[in-house]
Amino acid sequence: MATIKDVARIAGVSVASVSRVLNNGPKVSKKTIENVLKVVKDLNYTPNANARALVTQKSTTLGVVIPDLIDPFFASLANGVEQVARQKNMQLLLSTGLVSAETEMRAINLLIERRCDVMVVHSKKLSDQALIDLANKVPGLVLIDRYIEEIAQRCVWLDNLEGGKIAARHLLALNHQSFACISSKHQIDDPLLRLQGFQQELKSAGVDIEESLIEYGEPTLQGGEMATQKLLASGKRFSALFVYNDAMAIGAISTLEDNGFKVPSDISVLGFDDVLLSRYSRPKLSTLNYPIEEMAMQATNIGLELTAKQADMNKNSNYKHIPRLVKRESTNYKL
Amino acid sequence: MATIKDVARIAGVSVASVSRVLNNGPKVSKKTIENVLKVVKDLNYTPNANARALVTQKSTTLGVVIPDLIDPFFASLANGVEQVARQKNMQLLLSTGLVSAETEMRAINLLIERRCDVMVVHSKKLSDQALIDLANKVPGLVLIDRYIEEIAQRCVWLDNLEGGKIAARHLLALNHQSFACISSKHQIDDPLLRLQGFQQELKSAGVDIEESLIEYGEPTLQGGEMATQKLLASGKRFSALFVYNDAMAIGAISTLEDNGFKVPSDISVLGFDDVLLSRYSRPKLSTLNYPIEEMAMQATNIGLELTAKQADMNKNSNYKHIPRLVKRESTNYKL
DNA sequence: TTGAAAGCGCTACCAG
DNA sequence: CTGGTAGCGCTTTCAA
Repeated sequence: MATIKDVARIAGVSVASVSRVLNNGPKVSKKTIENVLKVVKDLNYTPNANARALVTQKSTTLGVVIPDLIDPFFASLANGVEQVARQKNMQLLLSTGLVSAETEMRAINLLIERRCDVMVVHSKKLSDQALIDLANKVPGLVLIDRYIEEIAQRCVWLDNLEGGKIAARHLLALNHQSFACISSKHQIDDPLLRLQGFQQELKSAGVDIEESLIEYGEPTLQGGEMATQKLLASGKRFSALFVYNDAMAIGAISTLEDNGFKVPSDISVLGFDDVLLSRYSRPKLSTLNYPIEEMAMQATNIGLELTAKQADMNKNSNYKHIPRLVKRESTNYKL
Repeated sequence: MATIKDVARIAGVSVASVSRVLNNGPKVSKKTIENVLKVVKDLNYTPNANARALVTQKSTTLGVVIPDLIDPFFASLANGVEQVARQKNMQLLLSTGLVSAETEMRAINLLIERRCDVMVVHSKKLSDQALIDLANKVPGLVLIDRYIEEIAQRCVWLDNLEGGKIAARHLLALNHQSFACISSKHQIDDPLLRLQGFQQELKSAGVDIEESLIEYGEPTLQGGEMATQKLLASGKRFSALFVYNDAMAIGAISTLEDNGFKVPSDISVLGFDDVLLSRYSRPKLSTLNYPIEEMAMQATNIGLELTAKQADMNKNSNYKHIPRLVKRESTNYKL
């Protein structure tokens, strides 16, 4: 592949001049510009971004760390970052496959090796301290979907507790009195907080939720189906079901209807996240909107500011987001 | 950020030695290894991949070009590449946002600038010739979901025509005799070929499909809904509907049921692609499986071989894939 | 307006 | 087994 030297030689100018026209540098004669551009085209020359990154000390690269690409939630997150990337003429470097603290750390390190200017990291397994250390090492690192007080100005997160409360208020307002919950068995804070918020708000209204009406499962369609079967097997009745996420909720509806319960006339089902899926389900899923794409864009922009040192670093900055209720068809007034 | 020189200086050895222990080079004393490793850890040193790429002339980077991240079909494609990437200790560089030949070309060029070792490209807008030129310039470039005879050994593709035929055979075998089709209005070959195959096989069985029972729409849920409305508005009856893709098929089912038709008892609906969505729909969607993830992995491996020059370059290689019928609940025997 | 040259961080070759 | 050093392709002074 042709190098800048080849271009210089054939154009009969110095590499410095070639570099100047390539970077719209100042003080280049029109003649040189045209000359160089012609040779660039003839040789089909493409500058080497690695060499460029080495000397300029910036990679024009945005790193993203997510568990996987298949989950539409994470796809939306990546998409948010990608939008900013395109707008800023930068490239997306992706690290996935996160199952443990070790793999998360590995994914992040690979991005550091590549010297990404900014990194948007979705980490659930690494410790607060590990993440704080990382943030100190990498100026452009921003956490998404996680809150750590010591680096609050580097965290873009959703208030899951409040989300649970909003869910409870919605169902309460629809006159429901007997509730069930499906949570995730994954060991992260999110499901715990959503459930806590839900229970707290219920309790404020003088309603308790029986232990046997709280089930746990994998945060997938199948997980939702299995948890619902266990719920049904308890023999206890309920008219409203709050589910950890949309995929599980859709699985729950499936199982409910297979067992002769109509949604929402017999049982109202409320999901969480508002992924694309929720608009495809029948009945269309009522859920809480998690503005992940918007949050990803914000996180990316914060990272960009951080690296440009334009950041005010005002500790007052608050990147907390509140989920928004999206009422569709799966929740209804309890007669 | 610490460099290899810092490590060398503090460890009291040469940069050459540091490089050796970092790359498991041969002939390094245990003492040196331990010494260097300690300093690496103390300094929290991370090697610079850009510098490495510059000297070794390989980036350990896999490039992927897809239209977007949101469509689960493309997410699966990216996921296939990512799996190979992880396995080979390489990184994923992603380029999206393809809407025209220009943006496709731009996305590919960005990847070339980064000197990706292999590039898996999903291009629908660029001309055959442009792609052939690109393939000649980039040894590790492989096309996915497209077939160009001149570079057949660099193309991993699906036989859409055969897919249409398989669809027709399935519906015919279920005793259907009156058919409708929903195709995509996007100007690419895939929808055309699927429809052609469908019609060809029908004709072989002596069945014709009326022009008014072929509708076109955007390849989305809404597109499927709208196309179905138009179909219904024609007043013509049909018992089997073949739809361009799963999202449209789910939209079609939605509209069909809203208009009092039961799926599959009144009308059988058959999708295409077998994205995750199809397992979430009610009734579960019968569809044709497009093994995109598997194909992406194959494409990546071909690219890897191509760059390693291990490629046999045997013109006989055939990377054609045939979709596989997945019978679920949305198609049934016509009484 | 242009060219020469230093050097980004690293690997790999050659001596020792 | 180890160190010195050339050079990957590029940008960016500094002089001319």
